[in-house]
Amino acid sequence: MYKNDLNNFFSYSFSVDCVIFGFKNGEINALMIKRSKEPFLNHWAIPGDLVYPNEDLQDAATRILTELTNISNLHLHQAQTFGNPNRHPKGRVITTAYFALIRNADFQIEASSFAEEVKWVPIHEVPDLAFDHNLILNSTYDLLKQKLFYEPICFDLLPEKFTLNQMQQLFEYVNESEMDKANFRKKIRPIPLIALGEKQQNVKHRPAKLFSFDSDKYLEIAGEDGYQFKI
Amino acid sequence: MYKNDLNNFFSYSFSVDCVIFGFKNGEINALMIKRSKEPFLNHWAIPGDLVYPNEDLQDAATRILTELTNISNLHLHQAQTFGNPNRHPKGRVITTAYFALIRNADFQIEASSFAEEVKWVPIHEVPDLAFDHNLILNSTYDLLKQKLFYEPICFDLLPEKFTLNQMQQLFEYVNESEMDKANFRKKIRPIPLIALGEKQQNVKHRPAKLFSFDSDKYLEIAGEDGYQFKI
DNA sequence: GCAAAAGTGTTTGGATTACACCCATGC
DNA sequence: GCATGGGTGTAATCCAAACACTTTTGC
Repeated sequence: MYKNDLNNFFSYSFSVDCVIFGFKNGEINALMIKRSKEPFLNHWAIPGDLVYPNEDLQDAATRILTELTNISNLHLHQAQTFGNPNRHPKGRVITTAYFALIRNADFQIEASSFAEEVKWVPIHEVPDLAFDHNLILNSTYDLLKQKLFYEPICFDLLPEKFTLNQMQQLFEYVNESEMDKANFRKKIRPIPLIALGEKQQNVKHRPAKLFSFDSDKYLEIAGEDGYQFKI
Repeated sequence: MYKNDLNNFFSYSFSVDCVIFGFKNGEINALMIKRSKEPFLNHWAIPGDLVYPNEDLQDAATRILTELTNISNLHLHQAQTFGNPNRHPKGRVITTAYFALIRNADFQIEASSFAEEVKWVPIHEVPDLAFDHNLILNSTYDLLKQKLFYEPICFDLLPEKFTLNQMQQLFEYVNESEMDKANFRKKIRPIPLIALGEKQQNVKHRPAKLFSFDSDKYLEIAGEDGYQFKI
C-alpha cells in the first residue's frame, strides 16, 4: 500500500486554521488577525498555526482558540482540508480548517502574544486575506450554514439567554430570507428549550421572554425513534 | 501567526485514503486491499498512499483510484482528516479520507502492482482493518449516507440504465427502512430522469422501464429559485 | 391461470403557509 | 393614545403516508 517508505520521504508541514464565528449586530462575523510576520506581513488572515509533533489536530485548534480568546470548552467542528501544493509560498503546508462558535461576539479580544491586531469582520464584508484564506473561510461558512439547520449549534452562537426572535433572526440571516414569526415558533416546538420566566430589559416595547437551550433534555431525546433536530 | 518557522520545524508525512463504494447484491460494498508490507502486513485496509511533493490531495486520491480500478473521471468527495499522533506506528502520518462511487461493483478488480489482493466487502461485514481504518471507513460511510439524500450521487452508484426499483432499493438500504413504491416515485418526480423506452431483460416478471439521470437538465435547474435535490 | 413484480390512483391526516388579531411596554 | 415589537390562533393549502388496484411478463 504505502509505496514510499516513511523514512526517506520528504517533509511537509501541517497546520490547522481556526475560523471563529460570532453573531453580532444581527450578522455572522468571523474573527480575523493581522499577521505580524512574513509571508503576508500585515495581511488579514484566519488564525492558525503549525501542529506540534505529538499534538492531535483538534488539540492544535483548541490551543489556537484558547490563546486567542481565553475561552476554553468550545465545541470545534472539523471542516475541509486544503492541500494545494502552492497554497503557501514558503513550502508545502497542508492545512485543516476547524470552526468554533462563540457567544457574545461583542466582547473585546485583546491583542495577545499571538496576534497584534484582532477584529471581527461581518462574513459578507471580508477583505482579501492571506494565502487561500478566503477560500477556506467561504467553504467553512458554507458548512456552518448547513450544520445550523441539522444540529443544535445555533445555541453556541446565541446568548445563553436568548429571545425567540433573536433565534429567528439568526436563521433569517443565514438563510437569506424572512420567516413568519408564528410559523417559526411552531417549527421549533420540538426543540427542548427552557422558558426562564425572565424578560428582556431596557427595550422600548413589550419585553420578550428569555429562553435557554435544554441540552440535557436534548441528549435524552436525541437518540429516540425519529427525533432529528431540524429547522 | 505561524509561531514556528517552517524551515526548522520537524517533518510529518501526509497521506490520502480512498474509500471506494459500490452497490452490489443490494448492499453497499467498500473496496479493500490486503497490505503487502509492514506495518500491518497481510491486514485488510482501505487503499491509500503518501502524497507526492507537488501533488494536490485530490490528485493523489485520483492516482490511487486509477491505479487500482483503471477507471478515471470519477467524482471524488473529500471526507474527514485524521491526525491522531499515534495512528501510524512508524511515525506521524496525517491522512485525509476521500470517497469515490463506482457503478457495476460486480466487475472484477485484478490484483495489480498496487495490491496483491483486492476484494469487495459489504459495509456491514467489514473485518478489523489496519491502522484506524475502521474509524475512517465508518465516518466516511456516514458522510456518504448524508450526501446521498442531498446530492444526485446515487446515480454514480447505480448502473447507467437503472430501474426505479433499483434506485429505491439503494435508498432503503442506506436508510435502513422500507419505502412505499408509489410514494417513492412521487418523491423523485422533481429529479430529471430520462425514460429510455427500454426495458429490463430476462426477468421472470413484468420487465421494468429503464431510466438514466439527466445530468444536463439537472445542471440547468440546479441553480433555479428553490430547487434542491432531495430524497 | 398463476405468481411476481411493475406501475398508478385515491383517500386521509399531519404539517406548513398565510394572515389576522391581541398584548405589553415606553414615550 | 400611539408606536413597536411580542405572542398566538385559525383557515387554507400542500405534502406524505397508507393502501388499493390494474398491468405485464414468464411459466
